[in-house]
Formats: sequence, structure tokens, C-alpha cells
Amino acid sequence: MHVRTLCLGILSFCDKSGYDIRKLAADGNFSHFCEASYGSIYPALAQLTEEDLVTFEVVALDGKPPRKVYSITQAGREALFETLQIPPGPDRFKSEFLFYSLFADKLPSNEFRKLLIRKISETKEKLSGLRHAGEVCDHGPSSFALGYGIAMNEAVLEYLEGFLVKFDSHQGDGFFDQKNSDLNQTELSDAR
Amino acid sequence: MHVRTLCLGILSFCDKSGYDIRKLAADGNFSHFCEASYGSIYPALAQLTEEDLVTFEVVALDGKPPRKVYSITQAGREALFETLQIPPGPDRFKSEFLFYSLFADKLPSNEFRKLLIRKISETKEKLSGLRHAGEVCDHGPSSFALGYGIAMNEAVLEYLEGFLVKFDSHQGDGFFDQKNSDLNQTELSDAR
DNA sequence: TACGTCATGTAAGTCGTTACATGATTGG
DNA sequence: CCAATCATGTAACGACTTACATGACGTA
Repeated sequence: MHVRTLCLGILSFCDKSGYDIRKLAADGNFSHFCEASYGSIYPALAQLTEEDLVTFEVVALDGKPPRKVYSITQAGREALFETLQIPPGPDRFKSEFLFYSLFADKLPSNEFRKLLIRKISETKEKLSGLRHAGEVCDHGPSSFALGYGIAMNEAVLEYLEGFLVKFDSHQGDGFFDQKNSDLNQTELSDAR
Repeated sequence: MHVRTLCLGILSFCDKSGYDIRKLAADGNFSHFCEASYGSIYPALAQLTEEDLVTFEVVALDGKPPRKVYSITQAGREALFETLQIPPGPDRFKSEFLFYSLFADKLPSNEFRKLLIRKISETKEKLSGLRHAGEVCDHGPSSFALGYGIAMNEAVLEYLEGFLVKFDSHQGDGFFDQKNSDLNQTELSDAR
């Protein structure tokens, strides 16, 4: 979904500044299923303001730069729910880590193990963030989305930790060498 | 990772045409962790050819259009493993479905249920594709990547099916109305 | 007959990222 | 004192997607 819609969606829950929205999308409760950076959020908010889908108020706190706090308008809500009529597109998962893993047997063996370890600790961190958010949250739909992320990351963590154990117990004889080291034509061309 | 690298990676396993690569990325064994369309693959292959990282041979089968079958060169392999020295970026998961789910209580209740049902059947399909690929595959690293996808999708399926049961057993009284319907400031601003 | 698959390719356009500019304040 | 955080914004650039062009063959 576009950053426009993301902004509108967040503002439909409560007033926020561009800075806040970016935080939510980058590290906060929305970060496990969407992304957005300043360079897309600020222009989006400017555009939404022009279209009267949002308004803002400049709020100056002492010792801090003034912030533009945005509110969604009635027209904004309508536009949002208009957008929600369109069926959602498919989920997208991209993993450079998994791509790298395809070459695990061609990399120095420590190299892949390092990646595994790093991934495991990243997943744990992500999980603890999501769990913490889940505990605090009493908004039904948000809990659902949080739970989804927790379930996914738990499964990944379990898978990776299980794999690491197997991997380490095979150290001497080269874990991946047990099986064929080359993909054949059939496997690669067989689409689902 | 860039489409260039994806092409190089696939060709490091075996010779392929642009058409084949696109299939692998769109529906095949690579589709659960990357994406690429014709519009990015063909230019990438042309560029790689210019740089002598790949070569191609035109193969004409009867009754079918001629295909350009690409092979990776030694320089190509070196470039690939050069790229693999750079630590992989973070996994990215984007879900329009989860974004939509945030407004589950503001949509006509059947609407969200429909999305759930659709998501469940999509996940089942994805899973059966991955499982089938996993059974056929005897390349260690690929099995790892496949297993990762299977673990993730199994967890999602379980979560969604469990939720559907709970959701349906609450039909009369409006599932989400039990809890607060508005997110408050704290929840939204609390980053991880 | 009309659509789907095989097969390659291009061009325009979208959308977003990265990096920079600016500047005050707080904490190690 | 330096780095990080708070806070807004712009401009250049990058990478990919969508849609189109082309055409033959098989199948419902």
C-alpha cells in the first residue's frame, strides 16, 4: 500500500507528526508489516494537506523543535475507507538472508554460521519488541496484527535454532556435503 | 538484493533463459523470498552479457519461439561471490492484509471474514507448493530456504485458522467490540 | 474463435530511498 | 565535546513495475 494510505490509516487512530509516523513505520507497531522513510512521508503529508484529507497544527514544546501535528479530516476518513474497498494485494516477503543461504555450501563454513547466529539474535529482538507491544495493546485489530507477527517470528526462530543445532553437530564432515551440491534442471524449473 | 544478483545466483546453479528466471522468481522455488518481472530481468541479463558475466546461446525448439539460454562465466561466479561478501540486508515483510486488518472493526463484519478466508486459502496453496518443492529437492541449502518458508507459512496458517474459530464463535456480539476500539497515544508512540 | 502459454524485449512512469541541509538540545 | 535525538524538509537518483509490441502454436 502507498505511504499516503499508511499515513491516513495511522492518523485515523490518532493525531501524529510526520516524525512520529516514520517511527511507527520504522521501529514501532507497524514496522513488522510496512515501511516508510522521511523522504516519502513528508511529501505524502504535504499532498494530503493540499487535498484537505488531513490538517495540521504547529505545536511548539520548549527546548524542542516545533512539530506539525496532523489530524485526519472527514474527507480523509472517507478516502481511507474508499481505499479499503479495493481488495488488498498479496503479502510480500523478501529475504536477502535466504538468498545468501542458497550458497551456504560454497561460502567458508564459518561465514554461514555467523549469518545464522546474527539472524537468530535479530529475530529474538524483533520478537521481544512485538511481545512487549502485544502485552500493552488492548485494541483488538492491532492485537491481531501483532499476534500474526509474533507467530511468524516464533516459527522462524524455532526453525533457525533447530537448524543451528543440527548444523553444529555435523561440523566435522561438512553439513551440506551430505546431499547433492548442485541443483538440477528439473528442481529449478518445477514451478509449484 | 538486485535483480542482477538474483540472475547471477540462479545461473550459478544451471543455465536458464530469461523466461525461466522470471518463472522461478514469480512462482517457483525462489518466489517465497524474492520477486522479479520481465521488465527487470531482460535488461539485467543484457547488462550482465555486456559485462561478460554471462553468455548466451540461442536455442530453437520446433514449434516454439527461440530462447536465449544464459550461462554464467567464471567472471560471473567471481562477481557473485564478491557480492556475497557484503552482509545481507534485513528481511522485508510487507502485508497489505495486516494493514487492512487494523480496520477490521470499522468494516462490515463479513468483509474482514472474507479477507481471512481468502488469506487462509492462499496460505494453504503457498504451503502445498513449498512442501512439494521440499519433497523433490535434495540440494541442502535450497531445502533450508524451503523449510524456512514452510515453517513461516505453517505458523501463519495455524494462527489464522485459530483466529477464525474464535472470530466465528463470537459472531453475535461483535468480536472486536469487546475491547477498546481506539488506539491511544501511548500504544501508538511506544516503539518496540 | 479466442484465450493461454511460450518467448523476448522496450519505454514510460511510479514510487520510494539516500543523502543532504538546518539547527537546537540533551546525555555520556 | 561529540554523538544522538528531535524535527522538518528537498532533490537527485535508482530500481522496478506496468503496459505495450510482436508472433507462433496449442487447446477449449
